[in-house]
Amino acid sequence: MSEYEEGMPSVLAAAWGLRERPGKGPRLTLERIVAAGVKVAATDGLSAVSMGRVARELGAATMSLYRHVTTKDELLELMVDAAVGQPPPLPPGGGWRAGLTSFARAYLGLLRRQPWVIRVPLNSPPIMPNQIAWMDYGLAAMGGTVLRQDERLSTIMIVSGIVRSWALLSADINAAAQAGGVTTEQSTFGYGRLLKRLADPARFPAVGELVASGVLETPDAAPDDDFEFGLARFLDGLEALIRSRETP
Amino acid sequence: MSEYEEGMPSVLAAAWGLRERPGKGPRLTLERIVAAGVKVAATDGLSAVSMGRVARELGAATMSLYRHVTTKDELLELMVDAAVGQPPPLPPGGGWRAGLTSFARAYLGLLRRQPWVIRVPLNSPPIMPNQIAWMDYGLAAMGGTVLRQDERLSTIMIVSGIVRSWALLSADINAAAQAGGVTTEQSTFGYGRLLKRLADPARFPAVGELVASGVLETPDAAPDDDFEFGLARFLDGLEALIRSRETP
DNA sequence: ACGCTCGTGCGTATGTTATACCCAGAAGTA
DNA sequence: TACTTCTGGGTATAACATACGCACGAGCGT
Repeated sequence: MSEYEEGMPSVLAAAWGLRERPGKGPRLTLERIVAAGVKVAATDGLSAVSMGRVARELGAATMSLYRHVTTKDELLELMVDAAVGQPPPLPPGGGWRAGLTSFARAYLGLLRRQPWVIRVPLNSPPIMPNQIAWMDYGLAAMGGTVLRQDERLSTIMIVSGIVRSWALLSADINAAAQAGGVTTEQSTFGYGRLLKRLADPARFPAVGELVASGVLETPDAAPDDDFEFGLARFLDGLEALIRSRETP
Repeated sequence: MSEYEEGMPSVLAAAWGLRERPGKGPRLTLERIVAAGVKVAATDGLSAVSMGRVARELGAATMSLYRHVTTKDELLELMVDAAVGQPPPLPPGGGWRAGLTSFARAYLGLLRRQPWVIRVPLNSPPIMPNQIAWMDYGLAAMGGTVLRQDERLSTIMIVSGIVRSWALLSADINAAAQAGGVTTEQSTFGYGRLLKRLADPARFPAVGELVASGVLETPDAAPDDDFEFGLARFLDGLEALIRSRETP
């Protein structure tokens, strides 16, 4: 342990590669453990990820994992970082809006492909390397704009919040669909019907109107329509701010 | 239940002793169980909520809870709904923007006061009565606008997503602060310092710029500045859309 | 060659958890 | 009175995270 790691949570040291073991190639490596965890989560869901299960995946004993990882939570954080991976390159030549849009879509796609990621309970601000790489992606998209740094930071948080909440919602719907053995559309319809049955229009007039409008029974014209709508509105607002600063 | 209690907030019925039926009614009620769960979560955090602990709180046996609740997850969902409670009344006379803003602020305040709520892993679309009530609140704020129903729904989801992600982030920061025995500001500074130490500016230029700008060491002028910024941008965009439809 | 230490994996043991299953008394009903 | 139903409880099980100490092998200094 060098002085650099002093007081640093061990997850970080592990993730940022500050814990390289000089050994040649033991059977059990941090990378292999994390990869096994990701595999279990991808195939059987986050709830299937237990230390025992991950160890079995590697043909190792449960307790052996603790040589490389101090707690299960640490393993989970490392798994998330591994699953998140490197962000794609910024689309060249596009303005800030194109950049933020592809940031959002890429992030959403990632969470779609690995739905277990959003289920991992996080209890610290983002600090893992690949999370920072994504943050850099988003911030870089705003390079050259008149936005202040704190505004850029806020923007990143808002956009990823929008992405995360949408990803969570659609993951919930998909999970419910899978659990019921129906398609996603059927599940959405089912939600609408349930709402119609439960939400008394007298007590919830606005919800009643929503249900009566039938939008819950109408599939989106394009997938992620709602997400795109929200994102576009936010970016519109940001654009207005930028323009108002550029032409006072 | 006599007719006197009809429509009366259950808090009042309980507080005025209208529900005291000593010796008669069962000791264990769904309401009492849920309330005990909320109490445990509020005092000792979500992780302290176990069936055993909640039962102990009531002087009952662990398994007795299962007469009223089929799984722990169900209890958690009920706890969330109870903690969420009824939304405040819509500010009268305000436009849609004032309505959505107070929706967002009220929701944020709620999640601030009961930080455990956002930690509860949800795996189904919102369907509990109080969640629907909040949804109605948000939708009602947009009553009379030119927005389509699906756009209103999308708006609600976006706004609550913004609120939730901001609440989660600040809860994380506060939790980290409390764990380290420092103030929230110190914790934020610590985050900035950690970022500065870990994120190589060569590898993450935009993050480097951010760190160099010092915003992470500068406390917000007002609390929730970043949140308000994001919300305002989104609402600006929505306003632009509404205006463009009203004056074609 | 010989101990010594350290790195690495393992097995056992403990405490916590959710929850299945069955028993006992009480209360209402035929 | 007999019977069923309702409510609470106790016991048992299985999964889980993880503390702790043992065992084995590699390098290293003597």
